Amino acid sequence: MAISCDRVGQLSAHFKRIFVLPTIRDVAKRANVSVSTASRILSNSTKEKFTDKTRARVLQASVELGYRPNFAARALASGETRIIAAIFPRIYDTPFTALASLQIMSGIESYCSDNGYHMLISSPKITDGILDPNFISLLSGGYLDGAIIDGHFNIAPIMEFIEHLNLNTVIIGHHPHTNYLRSDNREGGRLMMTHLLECGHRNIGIISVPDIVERLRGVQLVAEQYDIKFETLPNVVGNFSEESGAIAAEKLIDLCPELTAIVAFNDRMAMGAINQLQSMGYSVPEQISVVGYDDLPRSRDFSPPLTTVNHRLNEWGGLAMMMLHELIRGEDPDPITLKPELIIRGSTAPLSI
Amino acid sequence: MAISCDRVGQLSAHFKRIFVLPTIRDVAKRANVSVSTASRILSNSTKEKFTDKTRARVLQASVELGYRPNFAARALASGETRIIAAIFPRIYDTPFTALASLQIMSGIESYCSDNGYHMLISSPKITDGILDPNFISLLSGGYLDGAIIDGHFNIAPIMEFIEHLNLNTVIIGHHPHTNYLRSDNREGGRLMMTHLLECGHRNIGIISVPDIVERLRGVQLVAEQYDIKFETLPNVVGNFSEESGAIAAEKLIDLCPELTAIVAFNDRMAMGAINQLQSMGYSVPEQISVVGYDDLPRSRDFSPPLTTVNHRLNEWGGLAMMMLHELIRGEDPDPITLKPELIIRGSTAPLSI
DNA sequence: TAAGTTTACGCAAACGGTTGCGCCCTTGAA
DNA sequence: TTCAAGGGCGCAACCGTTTGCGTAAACTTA
Repeated sequence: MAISCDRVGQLSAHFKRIFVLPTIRDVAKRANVSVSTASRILSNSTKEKFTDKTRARVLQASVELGYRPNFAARALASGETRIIAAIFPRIYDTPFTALASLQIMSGIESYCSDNGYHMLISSPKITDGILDPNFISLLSGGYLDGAIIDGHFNIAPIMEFIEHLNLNTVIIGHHPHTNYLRSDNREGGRLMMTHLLECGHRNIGIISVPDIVERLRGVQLVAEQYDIKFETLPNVVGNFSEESGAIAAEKLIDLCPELTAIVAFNDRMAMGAINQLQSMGYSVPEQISVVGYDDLPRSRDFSPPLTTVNHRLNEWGGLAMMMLHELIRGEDPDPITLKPELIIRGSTAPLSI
Repeated sequence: MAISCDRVGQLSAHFKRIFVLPTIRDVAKRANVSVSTASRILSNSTKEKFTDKTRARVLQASVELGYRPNFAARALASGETRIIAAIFPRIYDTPFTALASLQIMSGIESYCSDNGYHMLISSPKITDGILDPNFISLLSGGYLDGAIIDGHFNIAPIMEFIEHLNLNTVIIGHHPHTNYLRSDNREGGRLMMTHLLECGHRNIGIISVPDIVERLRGVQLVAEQYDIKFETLPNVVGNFSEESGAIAAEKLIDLCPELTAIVAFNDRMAMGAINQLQSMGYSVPEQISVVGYDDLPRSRDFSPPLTTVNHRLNEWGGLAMMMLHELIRGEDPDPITLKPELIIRGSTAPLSI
């Protein structure tokens, strides 16, 4: 690797750098052109007009010196960092255990890596509506070309802050913001409930969560279509975790012993519920049907395989990042609403009389 | 939010910014001090000596204007970005499905967020030993204060590149590099094998993986201690996934029908193996004991609960980042080797007879 | 051949911070 | 009263790019 560099300059802050990296000035000098020419050839490769000879000289010099553009300098001068942030507010626990978040991350990462972006992950704590300072400095430091926010929880404090910021933003989930990608949760709720009702179930318990109101609304609408008073259905609020699903299942049985089916608002709670039911001696789906939501990879191999709603989680990240990319390029993408799909497996069955 | 700014300057590249953010020059002007004074007060808050009055004036001006230091400028001038990269080479699949990687990320994120760092996640593809260009520019762009590399796979191409780079680096796993954090895999292998042998098992199958040789070595050493010819033990190589565990289990039974125990090199393969065994009519642990490795959160709730080795995965990320932090500060941290621990649960039992 | 038009490139001003160094003023001791 | 010490602050260079604009040379056209 080349170390040639004609200017060493003030090393004070950089003294740790043993190898002084070549700058664009070194490249320009070696190619006998000006810095601006070198810059234009090295970055706007096609647009600008230069002799093939000049172009070749610069390119060669760059290779010989092992030149790598300095990111910070480029960011400062151009205002572009090619870094985006994926923001997963830390509400109940670290997002790194929630497989839904992970699928989103994976999609974002993949798009980024294919399009020359880098993904920074931030998981800010929000305590009493106050954002942590590290997070604030990240967002307002001009560091980011854009941000994707997982808006499945209450992100009001974040949004309020971001609106002052003129930062390209895509929200995943429901939020009164022009750039969003979401799944039709009401339709999802409808699918779950319709399936159970069509199976003949009428005593149906609900394990819901506080933040996803539309899914509940879907359940309600279908129930009323079947002339069931929604308020009479036992409804226990969980917190997305398996544990809470288990606890909720026990409560539901307690509230309504003649229960024959459970609607769980995610797969994790559904699995917790099923485990709990089984350990209480109930068999699933023979005695009690359970339907989940998310279609996690695990759900297929669960015992019994989970009937669930697939809302194409694996596509969210990529699509959101694609939207953000359009936004950054100054385009005006349409919001996206994905339709969920019911996946019928082994955890639900027709009501046996 | 304050928009006051006395210098608008060349907006060409920045024209998208509707709100022009205040710079340190604006703060200095409003506080009636020089830019250098403002800078020193705003960043090196304690070290430099200033009158309380001056300090207060600057701080107040900064608040009134809503000043946020520009990250790129700071990075360019100081050489520090406070961004580190967590690198998870993409070998078999995206790292976002491997819970082990996730626990590491989570630990890193947590330490970063507590110490004013930001975590960038990169998952470079390595095809035929060639790194992708986006990854190269990330590493060599001077944008990173350091990197943590998941070294559980073959990271030779990455390391070769990094060594030219003078980038602070911590490796998680085994690699001939001075700054590493690893788990004592040989000891872990010993623990698994010893447990099964002490349970009386002698016909033991192995589901191993290509990259973790020390764990296999541990198994071998214990076997030989018990006068078992290691080469006679059936050994199928998996790829970390549940599927591969299932396939391997079937092969093992095929190779050695009188098998009574299986050593699986991670929990996912162990679970795959158990599911497969059960669906083949074997009961675990009554007929066949299975021991895993990793102690994933799921493993406790698996049926049967997995006997496994806990190598404190949840601490790796935090510890690695702590090492990296010391490195960045110019200190010289000692490498860390963690001792694993056997967790006996329900998937193993004494040999019945 | 003079005047206008391109082409191919260079000059220098940003971008927004950090930091080495030097100057002035106050203070305390001789 | 004088001088050295040091506290408090400002000057200006510098970090490595990008980019608006200017200009000389080459190429048209009349």
